[in-house]
Amino acid sequence: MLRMSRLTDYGIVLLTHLAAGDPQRQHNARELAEAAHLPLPVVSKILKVLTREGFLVSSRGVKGGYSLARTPAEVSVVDVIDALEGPIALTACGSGSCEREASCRVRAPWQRINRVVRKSLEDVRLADLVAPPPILFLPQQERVHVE
Amino acid sequence: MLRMSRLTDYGIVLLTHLAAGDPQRQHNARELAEAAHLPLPVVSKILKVLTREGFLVSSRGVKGGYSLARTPAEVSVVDVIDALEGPIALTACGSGSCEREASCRVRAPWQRINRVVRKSLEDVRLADLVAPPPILFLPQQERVHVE
DNA sequence: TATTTACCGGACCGCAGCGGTCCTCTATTC
DNA sequence: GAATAGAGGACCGCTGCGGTCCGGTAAATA
Repeated sequence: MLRMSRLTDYGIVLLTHLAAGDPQRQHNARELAEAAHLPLPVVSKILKVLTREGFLVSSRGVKGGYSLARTPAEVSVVDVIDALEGPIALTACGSGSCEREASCRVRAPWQRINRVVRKSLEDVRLADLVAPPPILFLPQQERVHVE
Repeated sequence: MLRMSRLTDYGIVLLTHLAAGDPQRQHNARELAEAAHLPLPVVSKILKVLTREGFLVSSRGVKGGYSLARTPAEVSVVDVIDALEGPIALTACGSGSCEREASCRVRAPWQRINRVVRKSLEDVRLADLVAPPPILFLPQQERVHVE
């Protein structure tokens, strides 16, 4: 259905991994790459972005590595997606001036869709992703509905 | 944030247009293309897909054209997205056998995200998009910037 | 029956952008 | 100062998306 770049996908995977054990602990790129079964350069690239965007704190040097900047409960997946995917909304509509004035009756609808999706994802935190808590019983979804 | 192909975007636009006036009425490709300010071949292509997928009924010949196959209230945007975008989930994860077994602790989380988004969009019907309902009190400026 | 209009199906294509690699520089530890 | 690990950015092949075009068929009109 909707699409998301593979990099973003990986980003979530990595963050989930970071959040899984002791959130304080440092993990270096190599370790994470192995854990995720992904090529090191790719992982490295993503970690750099996540650091720049404030999700991770990094330390250089021999015992360097990455650790979460915030607690898993504080991090919403929307933020992660925004950071890795760029602030591109579902439709490019809005990036600058839109010429197709007439057709932009649909702009409002799109905003609405965007908001619905956004809102529903805001409620999903990193902490929700780490545990395999059989959600089946917690009706998480009820939080999400069209306003 | 999340992405959607431009074709899908156009598709929603076109359907919205179809749903706007008298849902019974027939519109031909040329007319819709002009209304949406989009090139005819593109519009034509999308309409064909939407027809094949059962959202529209078409009639050929001189007075031919397209009209909605269902009422705007019956059509969920998820369905439209699925049809135009393909059933590709947020992550390719799940399409067949996944080798990265170890890293697939994250599969469940992703499924969850997918479900949340999906569910939230299921509630948004075509009918919700045609009307400029409550929310739009803001001046044109706020329109975009979903940031 | 001829002509015109409009949809149908599919082939085709340029090109942006994505995933992925590599290399140099800087910081930290021991 | 030697080894390790992150920072930053250049580079690049290739897929797939947006877009175009064309030959075919069905309906309407006269």
